[in-house]
Amino acid sequence: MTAEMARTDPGTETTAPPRARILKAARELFYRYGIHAVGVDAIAEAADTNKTTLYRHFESKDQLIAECLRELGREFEANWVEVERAHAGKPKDQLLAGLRFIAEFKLDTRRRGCALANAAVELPDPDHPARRVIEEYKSRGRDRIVELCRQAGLRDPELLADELFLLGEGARVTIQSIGPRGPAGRLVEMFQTLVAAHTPSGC
Amino acid sequence: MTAEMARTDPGTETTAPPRARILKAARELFYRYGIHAVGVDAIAEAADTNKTTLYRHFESKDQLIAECLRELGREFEANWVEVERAHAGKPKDQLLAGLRFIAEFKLDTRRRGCALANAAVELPDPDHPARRVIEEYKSRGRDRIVELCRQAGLRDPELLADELFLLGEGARVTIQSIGPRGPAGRLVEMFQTLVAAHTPSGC
DNA sequence: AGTTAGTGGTACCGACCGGTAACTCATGGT
DNA sequence: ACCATGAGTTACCGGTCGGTACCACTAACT
Repeated sequence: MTAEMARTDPGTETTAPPRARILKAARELFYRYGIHAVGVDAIAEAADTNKTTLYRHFESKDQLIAECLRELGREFEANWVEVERAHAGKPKDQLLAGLRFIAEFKLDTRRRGCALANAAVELPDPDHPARRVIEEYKSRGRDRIVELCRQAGLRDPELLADELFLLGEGARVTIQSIGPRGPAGRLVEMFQTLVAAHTPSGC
Repeated sequence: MTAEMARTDPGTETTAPPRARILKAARELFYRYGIHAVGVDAIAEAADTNKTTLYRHFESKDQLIAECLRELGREFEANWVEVERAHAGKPKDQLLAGLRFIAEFKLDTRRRGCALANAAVELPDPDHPARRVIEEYKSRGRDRIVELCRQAGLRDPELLADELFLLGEGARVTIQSIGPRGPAGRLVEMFQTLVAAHTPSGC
C-alpha cells in the first residue's frame, strides 16, 4: 500500500516513470513546435514509450495539453513564492525581485515566449480543458502583482500592476517577432523606471 | 491589354473575384480558429469556391498564409498613414492618435489579439515564408513609434517607444487569457501617462 | 506457483490533411 | 465560328492525425 512511497529516495531513480517522461517530452515539444504541430506519436517516441502507455495515463491529447499547462503553472508559482520568501517582509523588494525573475526566467531560456500565452493563441475554443488552466494562472499572476504593488505602498497600485503585467506579456510575445535584442531587452529597465515613477516621495 | 483596367468602376462588382474571396475567407478563419486548425477545404468552402481554384491562385497553404499576413500588414499600414495624415505636422498628436488607433482597432474588434503575433506563435519555423512578413511589419511598426517619439521631442524616445510598443503587444495577448476587462482595458490611459511622463517641462 | 498491475510492441481504424488530375462549363476577344 | 482563359466539379492520392485492440513481457506481492 504505502510501499510505493518508500521509492522516493533519490539515487535509485534510474529512469523516471512513464507519466513523468511523457509530460516532460510533451511540454518540450509543444513549446518548441507548437501544440497543433506535434502529434501524439512524436510525444510518445520522445518520451521513450509508445502511444498505448500515453493513453493509459491521459485520456486524450487535449487532457494531456491541459495537464502540461497545469504543471507549468505550478512550477511557475513555486518559483514565485520562493522569490517572495527570499525577500520576506519587504514588499518592494519582493516586487522588484519577482519582476526580474519574470524577465530572466521567461525571456532568457528560449525564444518562444510564455507557453501559457502561446497555448491561448493555439486553443481559441473556450470549451477546451486547457483554457481554464490558462485563465486561472494568468489571472492569479496579475492579482499577485497588484497585491505586491499595494503592499509596497506604491501609488496607483492597480494601474501600475497592469502596466507591469502588460509589459511582461508584451515582451514575451515580441521576442517571437522581433527577437530578444528588440524592445524586450530593456524590460528590467522599464520595470525599474515604472516602479520608481510610482514611488511616493517618502522614498 | 489594358482593357482589364477599365473594369475598376464600382457598381458592376456583383461578386468579388475568387482570389479576393479566398483571401478574405482565409484571413477570417485563420484569425478565429488558428492557422493550423483550419484546412484548405474549409477555406475554399467558406470562399464559395473549391480547392482547385484555391491552388490555381496560391501555390501552397503556406504561401496563402504569407499572403494573408502581407495583406493584413498593408491594411494596417494604410490605416496608420491615414492617422498620420490627419494630424500632419504635429508629431505628438500623430503619436497619441496612432496609439489610440492601435488600442481601438486591435483590441475592440475581436477577442483574439493581433493576427501577426498569433501567427508568429503558430509558425515557429524560421524558414516559413510567413515569418519574413511578420518580422518585417512588426519591426516597421516599432520603428515608426520610435521615430514619432523622437519627432515629438519626447525624452528617451527609444525607451519610451519600446515601452509603448510592449504595452500594446501585451494588451493584445492578455485579452486572450484574461479578457478585455482586464489590464488591457486601461491601455489608452497607460499610453497617455507614459507619454506625459516623457514630456519635457516645456509642455 | 499464481496473480495482478503496469509497460512495451504492433497493427489497425476512420477521418482528415495538403495537394493533384481530368473534365466540364461559361465567358469573351478576334 | 473559333479558341483561349479561368472558374467549378468530382474523384482521388499518399500521408498523418487522434485513438484503440490485442498480445507479450516483466516485476512485485501473496
